[in-house]
Amino acid sequence: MDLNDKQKEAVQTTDGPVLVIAGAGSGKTRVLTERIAYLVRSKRAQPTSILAFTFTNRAAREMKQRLESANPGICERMWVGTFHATGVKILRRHGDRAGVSRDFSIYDATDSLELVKVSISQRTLEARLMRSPTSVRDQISRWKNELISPQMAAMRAANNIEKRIVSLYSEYERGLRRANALDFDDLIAKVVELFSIDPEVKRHYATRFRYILVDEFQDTNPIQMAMIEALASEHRNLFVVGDDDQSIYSWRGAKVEHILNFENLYSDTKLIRLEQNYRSTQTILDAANHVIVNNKGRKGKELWTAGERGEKIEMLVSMDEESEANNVLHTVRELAGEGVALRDIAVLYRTNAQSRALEDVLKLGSLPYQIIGAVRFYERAEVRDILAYCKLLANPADNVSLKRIINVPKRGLGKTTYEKLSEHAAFSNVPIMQILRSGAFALGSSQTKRCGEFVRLFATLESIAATKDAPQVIEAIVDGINYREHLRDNYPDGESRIENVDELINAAEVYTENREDRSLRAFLEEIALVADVDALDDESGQLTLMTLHNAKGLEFDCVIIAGLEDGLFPHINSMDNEEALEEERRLFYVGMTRACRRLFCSYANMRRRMGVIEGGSPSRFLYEIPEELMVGSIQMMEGHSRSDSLGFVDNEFDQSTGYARGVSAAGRVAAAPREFEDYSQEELVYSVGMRIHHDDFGRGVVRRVEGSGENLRVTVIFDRGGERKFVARYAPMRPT
DNA sequence: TGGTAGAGGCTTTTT
DNA sequence: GCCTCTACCA
Repeated sequence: MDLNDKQKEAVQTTDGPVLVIAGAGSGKTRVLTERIAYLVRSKRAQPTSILAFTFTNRAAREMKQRLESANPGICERMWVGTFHATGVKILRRHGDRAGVSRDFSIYDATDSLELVKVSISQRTLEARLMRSPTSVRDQISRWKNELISPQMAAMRAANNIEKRIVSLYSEYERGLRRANALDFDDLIAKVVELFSIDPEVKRHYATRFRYILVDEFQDTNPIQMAMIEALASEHRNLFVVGDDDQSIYSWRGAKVEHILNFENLYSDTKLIRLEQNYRSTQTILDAANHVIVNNKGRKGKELWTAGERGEKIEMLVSMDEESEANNVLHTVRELAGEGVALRDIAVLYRTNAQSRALEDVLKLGSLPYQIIGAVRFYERAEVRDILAYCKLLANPADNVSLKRIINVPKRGLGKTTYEKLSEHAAFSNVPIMQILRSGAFALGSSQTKRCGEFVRLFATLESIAATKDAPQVIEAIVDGINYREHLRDNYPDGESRIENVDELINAAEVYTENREDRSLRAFLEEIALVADVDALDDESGQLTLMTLHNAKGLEFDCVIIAGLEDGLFPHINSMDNEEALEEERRLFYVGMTRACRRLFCSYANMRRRMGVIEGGSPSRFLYEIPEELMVGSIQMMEGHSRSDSLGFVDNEFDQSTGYARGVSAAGRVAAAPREFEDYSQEELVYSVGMRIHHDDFGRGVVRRVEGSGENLRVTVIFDRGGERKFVARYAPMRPT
């Protein structure tokens, strides 16, 4: 396939700043790789002078693979990676000039949360008044991403609570320094700091990187922008690609304004728009265009394709999340029956919690699937335990990791002992491990002996780590602490935990294959930065399940978007403000445009959330899709409120599974929907103890009544067993 | 110090 | 509904 004129222009405009507004599926990845190849082949650019930023490691890997397959050897000395990975590279080389030691550890989200908790607990008087650790950590992260130091934050603090959070921020920063650790935000922030402290270093990199490329530019935050600007300051050959309609990370500090302001920042910017889509059918594009046009703050663009209209978008309507899962399963089976490979189908949803119901049903249906994200491999307790040992070996000052494993498995060094050691360390301002090793602590004889044993164990592991490769070191840790035995004896699911530990060793082995640096440290670095999408295995014949956020940048032949209900998608927390709602809409837009050929939209009338059954109405976004583009439409009737028209599609309604679906446009037509009766009539009054009849669950007795009017909720205990809560208005239920 | 049971928070999205 | 943290007792 040849490049179109716009794409060609984007590839060949090599000098000066270039802003490419690239619609979904407009071939931007191709433009990026072609441009890099063009720079090297036609402009004789050195690969070392090229720096490309991607959003995920996976995207970086794919870009390198594409480049390599057409131009063998081209990537060897080229920098292609995420902002975070690039930051690590720079800091390992020159970080010492900004006071960052070269063997720093990287703290992930869990580690930094732990550090926040420690900071809070050191201020017992304040702990009670403090917001949750998570919100403190998020606030700290927001400050860091906006280049706000503790000092600056202190000046801005308006009230007592804010001042306390600021003091936690300072405490947290001290904790990081003491542990010789950087958190995710630091990986970029410290680079920016380094560049401002040491103009020599800045000039070194800015001179080296003659050509800079940035993918997913709409999702860069201020600190990343500062890094980009510094790096581009010498040559100004800055090529950024983004789509304001796909900006979905503002909650992480990303500023879509970076796109909108780019032309002000670089007045000689060349603006190029890519609007021709090579991915989806016209029907899918029309639907997506109709949805996104409801957003106000956008640059405005309309995707089109030279391809076919394609099939209509199908609605899947289900009773609850379980039947939704069944509905998804049947749809996938049907697609598979038509010859679609499972790896070409994806199920996308708003929240990770939704994966459970889907997973349960897919398991029962023995359909092979992979879930991206739900319970992350590197988040599992057993994996984290072993990794904590590893991190401690790489950096003995890492107090958070020490705290995690000092008593795992149990070796009689509990909370009290740990706290005494920690106090000694804080007093002397040295790492806890140093206190342990020096023996400079006042403890009873049995505790002193146990500490000595731990120090000896650690020394043995250290000597192994000094000479062996990562997999052998991990194996030595697992053996040295009898970890497999510990798991088998202490957990009912011990065997599967052991498998996870073995999987970790396996991952280390895979990593060290064909690698020069096989050290534990190199392996730790690699996994510290992996995202879940990085693990996506697109060669395997499995159905893929993931969040909409994770789906960014990917495409699938068929896409099912599940859980399209108001309150879930758009999410309840985003429904009361226009900006947040627009971001939800962009997220839906991203989801729709992942589909090449077939798109399914699914919602359930009831859903269990955090243990409570809630009634749901179809997502407001569904009503933004023109009806003529859909099969089995959601039926919004004139003069009716939306929630009155929760229509089941009549045909193919299956009593046994409780699901209904529209029929594909391939010949068959959906029958008129059966309308729900309106149960909101005012004479339906419920009181505790009243006997009722429910169409689906039979007879029962009212146990609780909450709310009033439209929000009247009734909890019923059914005669056949089970207790359920309904929104009275939507439940097919009457007093008897 | 370690085990257990109950409380409480959580579920928006992640490099 | 599930997971984590905490308080209390052995």
